[in-house]
Amino acid sequence: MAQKPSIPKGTRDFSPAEMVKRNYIFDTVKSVFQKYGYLPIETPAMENLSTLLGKYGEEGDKLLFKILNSGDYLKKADSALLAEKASNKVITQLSEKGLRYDLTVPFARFVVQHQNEISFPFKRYQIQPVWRADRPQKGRYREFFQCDVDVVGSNALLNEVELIQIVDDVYRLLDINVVLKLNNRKVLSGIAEIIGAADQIVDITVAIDKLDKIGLDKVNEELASKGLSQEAIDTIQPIIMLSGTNAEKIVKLKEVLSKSEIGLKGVSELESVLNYLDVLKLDLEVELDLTLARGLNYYTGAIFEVKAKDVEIGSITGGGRYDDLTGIFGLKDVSGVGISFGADRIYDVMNQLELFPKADGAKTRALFVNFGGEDELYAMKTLADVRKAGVNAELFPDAAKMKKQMTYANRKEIPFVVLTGEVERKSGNVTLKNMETGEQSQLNLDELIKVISI
RNA sequence: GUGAUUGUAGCUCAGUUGGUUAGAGCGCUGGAUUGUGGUUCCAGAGGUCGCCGGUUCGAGACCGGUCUUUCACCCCA
Repeated sequence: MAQKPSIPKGTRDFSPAEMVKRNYIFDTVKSVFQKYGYLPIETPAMENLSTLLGKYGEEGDKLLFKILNSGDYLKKADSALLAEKASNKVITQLSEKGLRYDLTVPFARFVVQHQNEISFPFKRYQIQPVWRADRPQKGRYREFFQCDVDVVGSNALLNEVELIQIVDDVYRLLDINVVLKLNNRKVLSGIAEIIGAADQIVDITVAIDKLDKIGLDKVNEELASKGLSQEAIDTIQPIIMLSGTNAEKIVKLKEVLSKSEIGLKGVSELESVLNYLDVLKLDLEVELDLTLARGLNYYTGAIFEVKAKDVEIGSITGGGRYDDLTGIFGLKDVSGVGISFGADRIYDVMNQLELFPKADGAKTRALFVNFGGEDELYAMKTLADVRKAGVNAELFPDAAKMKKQMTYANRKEIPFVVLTGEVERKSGNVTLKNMETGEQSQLNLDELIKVISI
């Protein structure tokens, strides 16, 4: 027991059955991305630590997996820092690489590095694992896949709209009921501005974001504890408690934010996006939600988040506009907007709701029983013809007992078993057994292919 | 990072106030049935009770530590 091998906390193995389901999600997402003109890229699992550090806030830095330098890494470290065990200061001397934390920052790095080969607007998607040194819990893993779509080099709000269309398409294809929550960082900045607390925008959004969980009183308490005056708190009450249709919310926001230039800009952006969406008549429910703040520091415009309606789990998709992400890497004035589908959470949702399609082309349709010798050769030849006809089929590798071979077929849920023994070989036919009904029949090759094809 | 929680056979779990050789169901292997699975019957294999240490005549059970599981907070996909 003790010697049983294991895998690191928060990581998982995926069985063949699970991979078939996961690939269904990846294939669906990919097909939608490509339909909108996005093309794939990949970046390395590890990045230079300097690329990653400082991009996700102080919390994010702690959650980065750092990779120890090769060789005698302790020798190069400052002995004074080592002695005082100053982990934070010493780490950059011990590690210069880290596992990627998301796909957006590596993408920004990619854009800057390859700026001369890229023509803008640049639309790419990226489906790869990311790693976070979080404590695992429900719907939270240390290694998980993100499916990112981003477009950079265009300020047009049409891009925001297109991403929402993609969300609509993906979740319609996957048959998951979702609600897309929409907000705009400029609106949040405007709110901070009108109450004269522009530098506390983060505190305010974090507090407002908790409305669902802790309730209005606690939010107000938290705002007060962050140093907001009672007057300021009173001013933003109507905003925190905003209700009605999206259009009604827009009207109210315009009133409240009438003295904030940036706030009005945000409202107008939201309005434009919603107007576009009206034309498209999506299935997707889009809800203007000011409590949606998102912690990531780099969003500057639209913010999206998608939640599954029928399962209690964190957001399954999230994203937004970031005006200056590439600026950190030295390329100014390239605005981008993107979203990320959380494949693992989508998997959990679909699994719980049993939304995965049953029939599957990936499975074996027929097992050829191996009788050895001449019969084995006859089976191989027939099998090759069946495969040429496009049917997934396999031959049991050993001339094992029939019972064992039948059990194998049964366990693998293979619907047909083909018997090609001495009798069949001499007649040039095969015996086909339907594993569900138990019926058997004598068929020639063409008839066989016809019956076992999907 | 904070606070809880879990760990006994491949899997799901029993195991009394500490007491002799740690159990069940399912699964697995073999046989009944040497060219027929899924049903039935019979037999069998399989455990250093997560790990390290402590208390005790005696620990799966009690204590400490550690790892692991799950969950909440934080944050997020």
